[in-house]
Amino acid sequence: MPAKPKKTTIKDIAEMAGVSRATVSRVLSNPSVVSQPRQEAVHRAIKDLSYRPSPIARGLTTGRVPCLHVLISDIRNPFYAEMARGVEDAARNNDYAVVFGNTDDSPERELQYLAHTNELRFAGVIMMSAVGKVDLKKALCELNRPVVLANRLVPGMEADAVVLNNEHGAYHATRYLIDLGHRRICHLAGLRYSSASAERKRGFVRAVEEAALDIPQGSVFSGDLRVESGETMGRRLVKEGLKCTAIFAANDLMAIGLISAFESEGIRVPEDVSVIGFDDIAYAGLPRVQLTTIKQPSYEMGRAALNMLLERVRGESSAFRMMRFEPELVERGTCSVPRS
Amino acid sequence: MPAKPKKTTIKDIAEMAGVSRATVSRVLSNPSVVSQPRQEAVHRAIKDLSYRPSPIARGLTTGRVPCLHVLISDIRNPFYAEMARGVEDAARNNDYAVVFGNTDDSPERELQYLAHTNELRFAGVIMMSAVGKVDLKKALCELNRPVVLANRLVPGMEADAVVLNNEHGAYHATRYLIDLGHRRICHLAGLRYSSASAERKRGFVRAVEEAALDIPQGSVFSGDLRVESGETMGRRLVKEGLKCTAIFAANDLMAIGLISAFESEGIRVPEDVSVIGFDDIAYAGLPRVQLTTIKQPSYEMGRAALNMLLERVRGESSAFRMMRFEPELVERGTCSVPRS
DNA sequence: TAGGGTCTTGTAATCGGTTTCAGAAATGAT
DNA sequence: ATCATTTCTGAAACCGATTACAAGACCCTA
Repeated sequence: MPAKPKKTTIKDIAEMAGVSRATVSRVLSNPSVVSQPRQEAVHRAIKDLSYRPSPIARGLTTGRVPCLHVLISDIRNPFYAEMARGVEDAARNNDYAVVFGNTDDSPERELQYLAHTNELRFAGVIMMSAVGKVDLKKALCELNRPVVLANRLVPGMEADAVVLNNEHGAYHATRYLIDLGHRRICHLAGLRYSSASAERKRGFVRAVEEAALDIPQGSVFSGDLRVESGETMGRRLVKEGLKCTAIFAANDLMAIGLISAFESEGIRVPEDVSVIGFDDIAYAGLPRVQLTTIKQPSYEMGRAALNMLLERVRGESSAFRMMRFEPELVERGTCSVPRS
Repeated sequence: MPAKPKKTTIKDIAEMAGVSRATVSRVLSNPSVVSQPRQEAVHRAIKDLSYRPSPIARGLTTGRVPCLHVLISDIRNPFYAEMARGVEDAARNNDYAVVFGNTDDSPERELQYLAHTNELRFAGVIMMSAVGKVDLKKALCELNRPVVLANRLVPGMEADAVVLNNEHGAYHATRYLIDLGHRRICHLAGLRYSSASAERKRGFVRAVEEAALDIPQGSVFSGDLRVESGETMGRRLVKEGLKCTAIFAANDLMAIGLISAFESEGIRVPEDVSVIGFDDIAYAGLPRVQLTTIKQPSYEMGRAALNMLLERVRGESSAFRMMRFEPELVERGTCSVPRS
């Protein structure tokens, strides 16, 4: 039993098949230029020695290793966990490894990760947590690697993208509240620099204006998409006398925070105030929670983003494509007709 | 503007500093053998050209790239998401990238991932989802790379490990139910081949025997740690007439599934039956859920596992260490004194 | 002063592949 | 039979580092 099992290399294959290393390499990457008999000899040797080429050695010359970088806000947000799972499943089926980075929506961290992408020669990037500050677009372009924007877009940047029709989703959500009879509606928006949050706000505004609702100053305010900021805002609203009868939160986590704050202040949902979220995370469907929300096909979007990225990585170049999924209203138990 | 920005390499540094490439390499990895003046010259050149050595090229000779493999069951389980986050934060602070793999507790998938670990020359592995079937131990040893077992152990395998005192946790949980006055208690156990699940079952049995409770056949049954299996089991229990007054579930997800099934069958928790879980995932603390459970310091355990792994990777070899965290009972709203 | 260590350093081999280039062999046209 | 193509193939350079080895410089001892 040798201390070092000595992996079999391209040299071993070349010797066994009686050809040069170059020919072995060609059989693997560009078979059409190699004659039939040699191809067969090489394949036989590969099978006999159960050879697998080293991705690292290959990466040294080609400049890319079979790893993909996926940047998300926080894996603890079930929405991202679901997308991440979609990505990983698809990647595994294609023999790619995936490296996750949690940005916490910090632009500095985004750049830090992208530097790693380059250094480690990852084959491509799925950017899910873009906060569109100035440098990001530049950094993404300078990568010289395939990029897919998912979930959020980068203003002014041409690239492959997989997104939800956020404007529609938000419009539906708001429209739903209006149809229930609500007239005074608030919106707890998301991050100022997230395209998804911006679109949702736009959808809200459109629905509200279309219905000619009187929306006083201060009816739209923003959080950071986490439970805590929902709680903070909820408490603030209560302190100020809760002048609205319904709230549309830009995501489920904040919706949950709102409900939590309301109920701890003795305000019942939906009896006293209706709350609708966005995302439809797994938690929203639990019997005790029953959060009414707008559903995104998160898992599917993750898969789609990965497949789109792989097409680029494999060099099937063409015009940039944008895939836009449609959201869906899920009626559950946190919305009802207004009280008075 | 050149099409290829041409990364600066060790050769550039060597030329600028007027030394050989070997010397540059030494300054970076083993400075003590290089004379002062040359060290300074090299460092100046590195700074001037803002040089960063290529991890891939380095990986080709050293056999390891600065990436760590982390194998979990499913990132959508908030318990794993929390650990994963702990791991990633610590890794980032040490300039390591982390590759996640979802095993779904499948032994085949475990082996498949470990093959990747080897091929891609990852520096080490954190194994969180070990299901101790025969081949795993062998595969882990043959990796010839540092391994940290986290969350679950592999029977008969000596290795660094970060685990919870599951037996204690389960004992506390069961004891808590007994102290509330429960006499007929069931246990929804986890995976047959997970050491964590086995320990929890043992803790349950110990508490029950210590209290000399009469636990009829069929009071212990197992699920797969997912919500659905909690639901299935819950429905089955109800169908069979629910002979117990309290249930200890091996994890929160199954506890939630149980509650969900019970409430949809008109059985109230905790009025009709008490339920206690394990993990204290983020969901558990939310106002509408208020699941009584046993808390694990998941994030901290993730950090600890990563730090332990890095010590090995950096070659600080020594005896294998086992870090054991203590769980903690979190009393919330799903347990009460028995009815009758 | 010859011989033996200790420090430093550069040369060259190596890691495991890809790719350029030029030559050999096979094919076709005249 | 001759020359021009086309098709295959191997030698060698290269990717960007690490490291074994040998040799030069310097110091010390006998």
